[in-house]
Amino acid sequence: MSMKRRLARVINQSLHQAQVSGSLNLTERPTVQIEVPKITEHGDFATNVAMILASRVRRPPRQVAEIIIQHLDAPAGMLDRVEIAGPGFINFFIHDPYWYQVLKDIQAEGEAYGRSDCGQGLRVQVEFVSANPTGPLHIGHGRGAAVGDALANILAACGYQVEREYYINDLGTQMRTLGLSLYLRLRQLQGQKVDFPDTCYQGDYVIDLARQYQANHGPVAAGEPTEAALQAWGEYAGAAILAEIRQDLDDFGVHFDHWFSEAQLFQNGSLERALAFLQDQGYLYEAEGALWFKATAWGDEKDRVVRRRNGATTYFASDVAYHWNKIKRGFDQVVDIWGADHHGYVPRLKAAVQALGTDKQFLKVILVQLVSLLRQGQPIAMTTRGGTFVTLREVMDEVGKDAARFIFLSRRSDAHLDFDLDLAKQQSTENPVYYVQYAHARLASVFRLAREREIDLQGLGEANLNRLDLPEEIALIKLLASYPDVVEAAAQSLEPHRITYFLTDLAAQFHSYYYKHRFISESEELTQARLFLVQGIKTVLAQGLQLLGVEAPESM
RNA sequence: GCGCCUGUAGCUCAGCUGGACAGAGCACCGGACUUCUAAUCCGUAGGUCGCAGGUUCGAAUCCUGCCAGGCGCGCCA
Repeated sequence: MSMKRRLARVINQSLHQAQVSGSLNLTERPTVQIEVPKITEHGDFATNVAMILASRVRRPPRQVAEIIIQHLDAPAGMLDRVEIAGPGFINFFIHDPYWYQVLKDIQAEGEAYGRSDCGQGLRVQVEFVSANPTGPLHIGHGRGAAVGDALANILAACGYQVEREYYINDLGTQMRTLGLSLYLRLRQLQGQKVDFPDTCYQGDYVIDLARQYQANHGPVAAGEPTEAALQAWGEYAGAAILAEIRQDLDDFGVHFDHWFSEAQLFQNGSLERALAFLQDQGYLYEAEGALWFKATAWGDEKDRVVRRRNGATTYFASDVAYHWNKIKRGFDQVVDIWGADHHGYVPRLKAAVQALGTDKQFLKVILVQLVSLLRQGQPIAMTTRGGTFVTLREVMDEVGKDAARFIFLSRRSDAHLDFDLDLAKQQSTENPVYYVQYAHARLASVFRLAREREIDLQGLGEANLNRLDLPEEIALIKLLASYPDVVEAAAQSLEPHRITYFLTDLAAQFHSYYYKHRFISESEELTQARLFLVQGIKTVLAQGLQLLGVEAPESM
């Protein structure tokens, strides 16, 4: 349990005691908020609970604080002192030696340090990437992949049952268009002059596919292709592209539990059943020859068509059926990760899941903003239509999986991201991924030397930890202590970038400490104590990097 | 026209779901390797938190209105 959670427990008990003894007349207990003050003079932790309570019990905040302090019953040795400050903050100073407990926790828990059960086994599905199989993954998909995968890792670390899913849009006009694109490229390969319209997929990968197709199946017949033939070419190309996508994601370290096919929704009739369900509930109506969903009933700005005048269902109808399927699979929570250009789609889908009988909170949508690719500080123009986009594969090849993932996770999802290819390749100060990895590699190196010197690493827990009395040592231990809270906060807010920032901070404090002090020294006692501390740092660095899907190298 | 996101140091961005004098990294300038990896470290400087109101004991954070940039607004997917 983190120090913060321990303290929260103590404060809650105090409130309970004050309530029982009649010192505070409370009908209900507030949730205790504990924060780490920016200024060390304000203690290790502070709570504003007295100020929150003041108005409810109609007493001055400082007086309420006084009562809470009187009822505190902390474990022996935990609290150095407690102060009332400012308008009514209660500041807690943890006794320095009590922090050492954290290092023992890390040793005992190892890789599991930072994990918790706050998710209580709730089933969460994270659906991400879900790129249409009409072209290779580009850099924007890469960001979605990094965010989704890290988020899934973080949720799993917090005790959620997590499933990763990729939704394949393998139906509709786009697959036909893909088939047509392939067909036209085949004709061109065979030396015929045919127009290649703007509406077709322009990328060179279609030409590559055409070559492969021709090699395997020979030339195509001349003349107007049938609809069935176009569909078949579309399926052929789609399957080939999807295989590429899977390979790219695999190499990017992203592995899905399920690949969900949109076509399946048609084949097994669940799309029609979903519409029938909404119909029964009275949420559909006919107008202008089409079938509409009453999205406005849940706050969307207009109602949405689910079946067109020509009888074909819309993409939205598929998504309704897909999310009905998610509901029926029994997830407690569903997280969809989309490109921010789809944000206008959120209200209608939120409306749909409510119409399907769930709470608004059931579906959470994370919008990932666009990535601007830079080279030497200059933006690279990218258009999917024109086929001049930079693929995830190219980025991986050029800067490596680790640098790419780390950079994708170095911003809030809803903020635009500038991705400078040259910077990402640079093995220097400016590149944050190496900064963190280097800290880990340095530590690995320290332990290699320790083993060479035959220092007993098994018994580090028995070291005299009182030797860790430097301010930077205490500060490092406090930072390690906050790690479980950071992971939990990242899970709760669905913000993986918090881990990135934590790791950068930890690496910075470590590098500074490393430069100033030697860990392996003449004093056996001091060596043991310091190695125990830095072993904790190494464990947490490795664990945090693992959540991000970035390697923790033993040497660099 | 309507909606969503963004606006914090010269640049790129954090800011712990409302807390107590606004943080970091680059860049600039000046320093540190015979000792566990210099892909590192140390130091100086730099801000009307877009603007104006409001709520609150307390606002970068919440509300309203403006301004600027990005993205959407199809019986496309």
